[in-house]
Amino acid sequence: MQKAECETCKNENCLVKQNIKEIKEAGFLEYKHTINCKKSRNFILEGAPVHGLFFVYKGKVKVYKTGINGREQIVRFAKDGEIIGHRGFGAGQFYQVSAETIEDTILCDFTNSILMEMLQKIPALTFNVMTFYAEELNRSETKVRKFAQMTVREKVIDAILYINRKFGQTNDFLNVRLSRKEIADFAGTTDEQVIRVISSLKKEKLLHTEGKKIGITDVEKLKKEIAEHNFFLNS
DNA sequence: GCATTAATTGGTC
DNA sequence: GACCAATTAATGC
Repeated sequence: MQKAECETCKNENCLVKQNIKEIKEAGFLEYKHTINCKKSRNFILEGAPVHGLFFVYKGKVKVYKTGINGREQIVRFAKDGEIIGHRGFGAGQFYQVSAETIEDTILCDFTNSILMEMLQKIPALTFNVMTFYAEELNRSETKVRKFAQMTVREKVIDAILYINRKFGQTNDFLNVRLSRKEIADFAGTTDEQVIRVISSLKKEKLLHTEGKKIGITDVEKLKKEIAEHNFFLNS
């Protein structure tokens, strides 16, 4: 069992890390837990009572809602340093989303009551959390518009570009192993449509694949295709 | 290596 | 553009 220590943590984008001095001085670090998860671990269940706030120490996670017909809608992905389950505290008593690891992941965990105390005692942390919320809300509003207005091809391209922005590429392949279905669940279509768009993009020499792995050949052309239809990136 | 799961393609509504 | 079926490829055990 590997323990995630804030002192040696490299996640400069982590809200805890950014306020580590105050958090440590107030003695809150004692209450932080570390959770080691294997791939496909469903650590937040939609409808389950909220028990705390998670941070990704190392790994990758998908956050999703389950629809009526057993369909999943992936809301976002999270990597090292990012918050999971932030919608749980405050208003609701139950989680409105599920979260599952997409590879072996180490999570940091604060319970709700500890988090409340932290927010009350450390204004800088509260400010950071608020900024994070504002960005999240903006993202989610943009996504609604995209879903309504984009064609399937644009949605798939947009999803792949998002995945590239979030996880990046090494050796010409994306740094995540996502199934076509997961891409579809994020883009808001079906896996067949994703496969069709990917194979035509392959013919156009914009993408390349190797088994499940996907690589972007020409990022600029993909971006251009989205931009031409007046959609904005980075959301 | 076999058995399950995922990717792909073609067809229908 | 979603849903279904059949084939093939990949992966887990």
